[in-house]
Amino acid sequence: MIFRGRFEYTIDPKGRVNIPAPFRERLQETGQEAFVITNYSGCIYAYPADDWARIEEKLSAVSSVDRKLNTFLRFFVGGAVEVVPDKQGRILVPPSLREYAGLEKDLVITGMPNRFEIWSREKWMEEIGRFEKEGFEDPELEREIKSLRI
Amino acid sequence: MIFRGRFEYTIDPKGRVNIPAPFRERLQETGQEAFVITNYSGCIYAYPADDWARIEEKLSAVSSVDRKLNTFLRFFVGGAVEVVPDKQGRILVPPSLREYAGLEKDLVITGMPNRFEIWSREKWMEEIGRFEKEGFEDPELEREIKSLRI
DNA sequence: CCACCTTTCCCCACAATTACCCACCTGCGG
DNA sequence: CCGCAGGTGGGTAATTGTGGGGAAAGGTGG
Repeated sequence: MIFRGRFEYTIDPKGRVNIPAPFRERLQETGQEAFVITNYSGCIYAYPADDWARIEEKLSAVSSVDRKLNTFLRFFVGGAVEVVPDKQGRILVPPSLREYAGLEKDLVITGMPNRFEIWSREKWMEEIGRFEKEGFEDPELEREIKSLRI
Repeated sequence: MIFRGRFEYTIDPKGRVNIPAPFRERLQETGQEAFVITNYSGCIYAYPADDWARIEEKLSAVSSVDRKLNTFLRFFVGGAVEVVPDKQGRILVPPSLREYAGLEKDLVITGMPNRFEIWSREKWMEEIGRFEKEGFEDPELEREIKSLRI
């Protein structure tokens, strides 16, 4: 499921974050009501619950004694929470995720091919700035983008 | 059974540790009430009792005279204790495990694909710090994560 | 075998957090 | 000018987490 668009909101003192109306509709179209959010890349990844379930299946295959991958799982699965938007369309972001993503006041929510992402406005500016400045000068990245054939 | 989420608690002077409410519910859904906890990777692994039973079956296959694997078993099986949450949802962590995992005050409990883990906050920070800082710079780990296709 | 000390179990009570309401404000279209 | 949809703020009740007391169980030494 693809999500499109960029939205700017605020997080309130209780840790509630509004989900863009189009994204909520998108979820309901598929008969779902829950998202799973987790931490990665300095922001919060949000997947429709069904899609997350498929990810979990893949993650379950990792051995309990695989040092490296378990370190990754601790972070990725440990960050994951299922959330259901309230009557106003907001979700409650747990303190650990709020802290990780540095969510304090102004947020940016951006659509992505199989999920959407919640950023603090500050980190968002950095991330985008990084691409605009360095992105075009990184030959390897340019090659990878080209190979997408778009 | 997958456990999701990261929770921060404290261990009290009696050695009692709160189990996250969602994890307790998860256990009850399967008609169980006990966990088995043991020591590994600098933290405490906690499995639903039924899942631990399956692990024990596999461990039973190890020969009594297999030096190397028996060394592992002494540690892994020797550390294992069955625990049942009290009315408030807490378990009592035996002194030996408390000492092994360095549990003194602040704890982090993290969900994992087939278990959850109890960490001292300090060790948790080290473990996660290692991933956040070096994780993305470790080509082998990056390759392994990519190969999960998530 | 008994007495004592320590640890564990089972309550109760309070504090903090979360879930679930309802109300308002603002911008846009009819 | 009104109605509606989308976004923000707050109150209250229920749930969850933390601390502590006292009884029961277990272990140790005389």
